[in-house]
Amino acid sequence: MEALAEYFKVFSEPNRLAVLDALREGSLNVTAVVERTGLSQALVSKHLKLLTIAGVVQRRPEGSLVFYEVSDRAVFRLISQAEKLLLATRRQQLDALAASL
Amino acid sequence: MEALAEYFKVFSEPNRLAVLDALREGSLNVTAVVERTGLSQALVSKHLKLLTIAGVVQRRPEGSLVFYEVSDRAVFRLISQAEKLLLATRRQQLDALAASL
DNA sequence: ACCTGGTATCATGATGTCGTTATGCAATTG
DNA sequence: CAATTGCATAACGACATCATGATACCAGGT
Repeated sequence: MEALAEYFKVFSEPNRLAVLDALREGSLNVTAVVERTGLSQALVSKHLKLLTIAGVVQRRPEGSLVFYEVSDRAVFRLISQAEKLLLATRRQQLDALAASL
Repeated sequence: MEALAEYFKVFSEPNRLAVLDALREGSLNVTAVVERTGLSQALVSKHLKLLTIAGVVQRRPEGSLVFYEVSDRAVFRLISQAEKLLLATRRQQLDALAASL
């Protein structure tokens, strides 16, 4: 339960999701992620480190660059499922609200 | 992305997961959740409130009791999928570690 | 050996979250 | 109506997290 909560926490931060989203199409180096997300370099580095420690992402130094890529693309399914559930939930909430008027 | 992160955050807390787990088998009132989780009453109330606001759980007052239940059991699938991914990730990490020795 | 571009880390301040204790309040019971 | 039970909320302290700016690090290239 501990560990699972920690895992969910990885995805509980908008900028981390943005970084992850940037990595949807494959391997990118840090600067590329910075460009695609518009976040500061320090921030991207930090989030990438966290994602690496969590095992969500893999680090691959190549010359003077460092490439990162998602280690298991199933994370994107997890994210999609959460999105779907979130939408369903919102719909349900609106329905309940409407029914109470 | 904002909203999705917030949603993940709901599941990023061990005690909240414990409360949710207590609700696996159906509707429970606050005291019952307190008993099953061993958490303080105030804490359970707070987490249940959060879960309600997030739409994950529904509140149903009944006489002097207040029952809560999961609004969409699909959350449990989300949780299971995260557990599965987490395990796969850990395996992968161990393999990588072993390979580097 | 020195730059330079790319990446990591540190220190800090601001903000958020968690859990506790104590209290409030509503419904039920006596 | 008084007492009790069940739940919610407030105030507080401890701690975690996030973003930033500054700086360190490191590999190539000159």
